[in-house]
Amino acid sequence: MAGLDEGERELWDAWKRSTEGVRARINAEVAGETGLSEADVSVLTHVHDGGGGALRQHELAVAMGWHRSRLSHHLSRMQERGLVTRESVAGGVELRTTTMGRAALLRARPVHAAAVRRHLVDAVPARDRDRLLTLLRLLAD
Amino acid sequence: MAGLDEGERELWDAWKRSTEGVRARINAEVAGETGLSEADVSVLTHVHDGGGGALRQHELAVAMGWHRSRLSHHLSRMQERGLVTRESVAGGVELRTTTMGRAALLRARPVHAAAVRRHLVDAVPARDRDRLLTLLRLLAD
DNA sequence: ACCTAGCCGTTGACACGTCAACGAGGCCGT
DNA sequence: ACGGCCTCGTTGACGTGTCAACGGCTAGGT
Repeated sequence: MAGLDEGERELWDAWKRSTEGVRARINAEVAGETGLSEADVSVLTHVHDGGGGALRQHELAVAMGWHRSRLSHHLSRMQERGLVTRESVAGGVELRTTTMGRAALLRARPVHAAAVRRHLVDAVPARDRDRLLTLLRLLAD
Repeated sequence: MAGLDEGERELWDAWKRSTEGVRARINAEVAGETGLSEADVSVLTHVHDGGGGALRQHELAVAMGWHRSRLSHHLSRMQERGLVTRESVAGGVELRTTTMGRAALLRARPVHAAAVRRHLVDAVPARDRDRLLTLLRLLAD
């Protein structure tokens, strides 16, 4: 078959628009008010909340579903800005947040939560949330 | 409130994983087999199928929900590769596909359709598709 | 005619993501 | 000890996305 039929095209279109839109809106809101990207917040949260203050880079990559090189690049930028430290230990690299990183995270958390609520959670009717969650998990594989 | 509660976090997590995953899988499949990105296919489809062969850049930006500069950058790269032409006319720029662009699109269409089906459409149970479409349109605003 | 305002598109700087190549260690079989 | 292999991480090149600043053009008001 050559192309998508009408129903398939509609779903694909709505998928692209909503995923791009939600991502862009949340990112713009968080970045504008805190100077951290959504990815920064996610990384800081994992490193800070997990592993008793330290976290292996590999663990973080798995937890976030990121490729090694993506995480490496991102951590380099965050390290440059003084948000995290990297210390190489036996069999890996151990991550810690800096004082500055923790301060930034504390400032960012409420902004991030508000943005996620406004642009995702509250935009979905309460009685559809479970079903949506199930479908999203299916799609995540 | 400081952070997201459990249910909110789950939804946000599943949203991020599924949107990133689906996008990445479809893109990798299309790019690997055709040399075009998903965005390339989308642009070529709009320009080729719409407007009788020519399309104003602004129209395309609106149709795709893209910002001007994003489209401008992307079209520069596509023009560089010989996929489209730009001709400035009164009050805008008119886009056309090149012979090469049309050939690439014809090759890519079935691959793109198959990827979208495999990674999105067919991964959603048939009886949930309408509800998902409705929710996605809500989120797209 | 002039000025202002708005729309359309481009550009440059920079953040982000992906891929493929590389390198450092650890581990295992011989 | 050696060689091969795997895992973990880095790097460079390149494509992509965003933001802010700019230039050209058009339309309206005076």
